[in-house]
Amino acid sequence: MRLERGFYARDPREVAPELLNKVVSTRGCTGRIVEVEAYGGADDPGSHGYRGMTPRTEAMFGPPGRLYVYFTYGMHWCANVVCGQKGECAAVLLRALTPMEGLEKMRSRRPKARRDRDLCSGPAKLAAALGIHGTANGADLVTADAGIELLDDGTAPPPAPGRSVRIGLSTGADLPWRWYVSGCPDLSRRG
DNA sequence: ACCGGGATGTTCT
DNA sequence: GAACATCCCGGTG
Repeated sequence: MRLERGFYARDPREVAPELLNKVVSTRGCTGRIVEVEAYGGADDPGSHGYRGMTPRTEAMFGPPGRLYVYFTYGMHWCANVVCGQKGECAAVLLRALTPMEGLEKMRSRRPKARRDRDLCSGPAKLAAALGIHGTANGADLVTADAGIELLDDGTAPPPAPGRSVRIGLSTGADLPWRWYVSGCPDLSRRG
């Protein structure tokens, strides 16, 4: 069943580990979430919203349960799940999925992926594989107004997820706000 | 396996 | 002008 608004309206560090093993679905393509990172709050210099709201980061300030999609390195889109209360800056970056359905479509969107485990093993990879780009910024996951939704298929989050610092940051690099399914072969890196 | 560098353009200083 | 929540390719061991 689809996740409700209240699931998202909490601290991203609480929501992030609970997103593990949930399912992302976009028009025929689905994948299980196996790696996430939490961002936001007044104490997080690694967050895009750390210095206040800008046109780019507006979606990250709520309402919760929507997507924050940003463009980076001149060519990649990455997708976040917005958390917390409206007016707060809080989100969880989706970093890796285990592909489940729609593999043919994912392969056609990511022709350079050698193996199926490479289709969604990174934040920009999974956004590409699922066909998520800038037009999905602000899309509501609760009403699925853009055909993108988050589902609980009955699989519980791992009781003891792996945890580490976040990947690719220069500021806020010491905060251990990355969670992942230990031993999963579909992670953005071994863990 | 690991490492280094190039691609590519938006955002903010 | 620099930084960037990344990815891919080609080198070497």
